[in-house]
Amino acid sequence: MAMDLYELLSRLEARYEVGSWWPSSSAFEVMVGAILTQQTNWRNVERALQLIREGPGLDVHAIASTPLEELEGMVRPAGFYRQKAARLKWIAGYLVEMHQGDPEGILGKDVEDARKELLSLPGVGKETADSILLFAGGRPKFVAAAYTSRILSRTGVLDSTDYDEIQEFVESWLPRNTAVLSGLYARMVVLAKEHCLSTPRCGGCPLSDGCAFNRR
DNA sequence: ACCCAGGTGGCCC
DNA sequence: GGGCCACATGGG
Repeated sequence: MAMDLYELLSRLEARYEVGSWWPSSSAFEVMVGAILTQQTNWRNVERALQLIREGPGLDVHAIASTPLEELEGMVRPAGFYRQKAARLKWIAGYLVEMHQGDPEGILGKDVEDARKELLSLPGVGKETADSILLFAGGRPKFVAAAYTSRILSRTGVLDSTDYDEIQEFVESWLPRNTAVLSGLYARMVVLAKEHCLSTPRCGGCPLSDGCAFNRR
């Protein structure tokens, strides 16, 4: 019953077409989206992003100089709006002060240095840092999100909820290639949204014969 | 009236 | 180092 990682990847690739994935046009926009989407549906993130676009714009200097209360109003639909707004403003200010407002000042560094610097920012944990490295920096990092952990364990590929363990497992078995790792992550999110895998309580979906995903 | 969403940080032992 | 908890809006 249990499949391995290669089998899972090939089934996902056969089922879903995913191009370059994260819906954004700039590195800073990826960073903003990565913060806003924490524990939040992307639909709500889009609402907040749109309010920011209509206001100061998704621009480092603009965000850095937007009054906090104003930013909170735009972030509100994405939830946790007080902390998210404060963190976004802090990060924008940091980029202005330390890197002339250019995210490349971080992303252009050696991967591990860039990761450490991202992790030092408020509101940036492992998953957010790796999302930014992968989708804004084009670095071959696997993002071990809640969805990926669920899918890996329910398909019998890897039973773990430990971030580092999941990431190391995937990165050690697959080529360290940005397109492969971003494609896998993106397809897992699409799968999760389509199936009961998106809920923590669903049991047998990927393991049952009736599950669409299991039927090739 | 629940439960859930592409987590993080702070506090406790 | 692990186990809780607050953070908050919008949808099913």
